Amino acid sequence: MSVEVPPRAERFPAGPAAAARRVSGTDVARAAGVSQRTVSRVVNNFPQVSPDVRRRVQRAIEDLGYRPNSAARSLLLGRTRTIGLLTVGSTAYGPASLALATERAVRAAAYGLLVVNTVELDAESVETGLSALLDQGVDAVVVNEPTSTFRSRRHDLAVPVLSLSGPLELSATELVVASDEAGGVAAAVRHLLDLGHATVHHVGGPTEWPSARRRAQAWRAALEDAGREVPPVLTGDWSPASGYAAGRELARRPGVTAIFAAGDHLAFGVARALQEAGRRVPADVSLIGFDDVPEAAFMTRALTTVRQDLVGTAARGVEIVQAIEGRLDAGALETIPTRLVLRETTGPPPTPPPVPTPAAR
Amino acid sequence: MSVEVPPRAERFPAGPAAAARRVSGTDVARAAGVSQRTVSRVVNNFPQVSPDVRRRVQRAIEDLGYRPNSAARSLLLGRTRTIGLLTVGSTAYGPASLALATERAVRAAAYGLLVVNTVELDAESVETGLSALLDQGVDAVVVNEPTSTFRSRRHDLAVPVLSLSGPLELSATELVVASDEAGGVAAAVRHLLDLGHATVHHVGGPTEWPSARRRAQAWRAALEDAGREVPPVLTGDWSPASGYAAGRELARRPGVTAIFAAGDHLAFGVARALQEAGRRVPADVSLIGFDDVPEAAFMTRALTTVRQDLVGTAARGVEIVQAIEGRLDAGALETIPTRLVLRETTGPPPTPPPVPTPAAR
DNA sequence: CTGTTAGCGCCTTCAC
DNA sequence: GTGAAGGCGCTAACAG
Repeated sequence: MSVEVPPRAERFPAGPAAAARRVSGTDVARAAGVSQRTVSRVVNNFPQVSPDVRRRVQRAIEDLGYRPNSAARSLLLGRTRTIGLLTVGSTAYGPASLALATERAVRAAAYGLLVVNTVELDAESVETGLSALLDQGVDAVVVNEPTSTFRSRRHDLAVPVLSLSGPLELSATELVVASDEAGGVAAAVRHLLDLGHATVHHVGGPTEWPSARRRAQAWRAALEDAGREVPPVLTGDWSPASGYAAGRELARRPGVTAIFAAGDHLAFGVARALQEAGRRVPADVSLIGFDDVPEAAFMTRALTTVRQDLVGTAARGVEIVQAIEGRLDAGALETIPTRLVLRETTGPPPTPPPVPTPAAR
Repeated sequence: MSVEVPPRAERFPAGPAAAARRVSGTDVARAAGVSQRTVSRVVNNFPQVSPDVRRRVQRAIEDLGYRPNSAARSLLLGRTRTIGLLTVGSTAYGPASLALATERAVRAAAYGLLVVNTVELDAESVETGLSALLDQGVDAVVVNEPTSTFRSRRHDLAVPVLSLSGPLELSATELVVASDEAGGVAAAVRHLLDLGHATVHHVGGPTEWPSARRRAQAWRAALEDAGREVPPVLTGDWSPASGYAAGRELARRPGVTAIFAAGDHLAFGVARALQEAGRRVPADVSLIGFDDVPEAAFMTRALTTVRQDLVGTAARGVEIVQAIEGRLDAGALETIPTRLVLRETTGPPPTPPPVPTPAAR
């Protein structure tokens, strides 16, 4: 015996007890005594509809609970009014905030947002995720962090791709709207040098993260520009715990008077390690973070940090995606300013430079 | 002069220089010398296709970069293979983790996830967001936190609604898969009472949040069950800063020997306030949090807390949504166990009870 | 095993 | 100002 598939009429039985078939524009038209086309005109706010008919139709729409079928519309129009977000699967403040801001911007533009989180920056999950987005027919793709492994295949994508975290290096016609991380980092480093510090040490994020690499790169460039020594980088995984480990290491080294951490959470850990080692912030060591997370102002000493305008970044990015209307020849590279927020963790270096004492608490 | 809309032929010009129209199944069929239906069979892995034809078609698909049009498929099938997530627009650990877990579960089931973030728990944005999701034609809606204001209108929705954070109280046929917060809280309170504490104080989350109300409710019930005094609740906004404020208040009161905070970040703030007031944790005051955020184990004294299985919750929820296949008569109410994670912030109360001294550091 | 026909619900062109 | 046909790309049914 073969498997019997019930005929369509049986699976979608008509009649009172039927599983409610979704109401269509034709149903509304029938109820209002007009053509389906007129319903469409009302739904899309076309002017050439008499007020009376419009009311009648709107009434019927209300009564029947009609919602236009987006699939049918997409099929006809060739656009889904949907944007895909490919972001890193992390609850870290930066990516999470940017995802939130992207959702708001996208929805303000009356688009839907399909989200795909990658498993960290794993190449395969980036490819798979991008593919899933394209399969769903998104009109554009917004990429946040997952760019490092992104160039593994040729991507002659049929939709515009916007990167919110830096160049993708995929093609000449790419859309990039990103925070001026380099500018913020440079301001931080210069601020410390201006205070009289001989150099600035760096606690970086994981090197797989493009943002971590960019911040480290900018820090290095700022020091070299000033002709200062570039000390070796310690890297963590963005967590306070890893910052703490790096902080203990730095506390052990003599002559460390200024530290720039690639993320505020790293900075928290560094601060704690310094404190435990008896190095006062900022009297003995100055410290600057990055991100301006909400807690940053509530540290024992409020953290000096670099603030990004993530909301502005996402908004501008989505604006551009809208403006180009799917054209693939339009390139863009915009930078959203960042700001050094001066608080309580920076000051001039101690004179004479502190002698490393064994945990002088 | 009226606005001239170029005729279709002009907007989608044919010919070599044309803006590439998306390749359809028919194009593939032509290239492979088969019917369009056969292409469909290959794409959907139907068995009744000869290996030779299958290869030829797959080759053509590859060459042309064909992707099936999801809108056309959705239109025909009446399902979009898309699930909507209505979640609270917050970077707090709980909602963010659950959103992440939901995305993974949904995508593992080969669905897409449309995300809408509400502006906190504002009634209007909840309604608007839900509406946006339905307009996009999602097959089901997953609701995380935004339930408190959710019953403002009648919601005879045409799609199943799954709540991951507790009953929605919308209808008799609702799907709820949620962490056993009550069980976890009860375990925490009992643990403290078993250690000999007379009662347990509570620092709660914002009362608009259903999860905050449930945790406070469970704490109260546990105390009443044990016949203990129920002290007044202090509430915060989940932040360490608000926990700190509550902690200072509690440190001032004599006889406070045990505190349960509705979130780990609140607990961090409480811990800091206690420390500054010279109340040792756990020697003078025991402290339990909720969530088990990654940093919890890295506090000066590792935090005892209640861990939720958010990944399991989301996975089970999505599984159920899949299983009911869009039927609206299927109710469900499942509970995912939580676990009290004992670490270093709980112990017996001091004997004799500590006299409040002015900051005895 | 493969091709033909039909229609999902909507919006565009053309008639009235 | 409104209605009637047509087709977007796909899959169910049936034919061959």
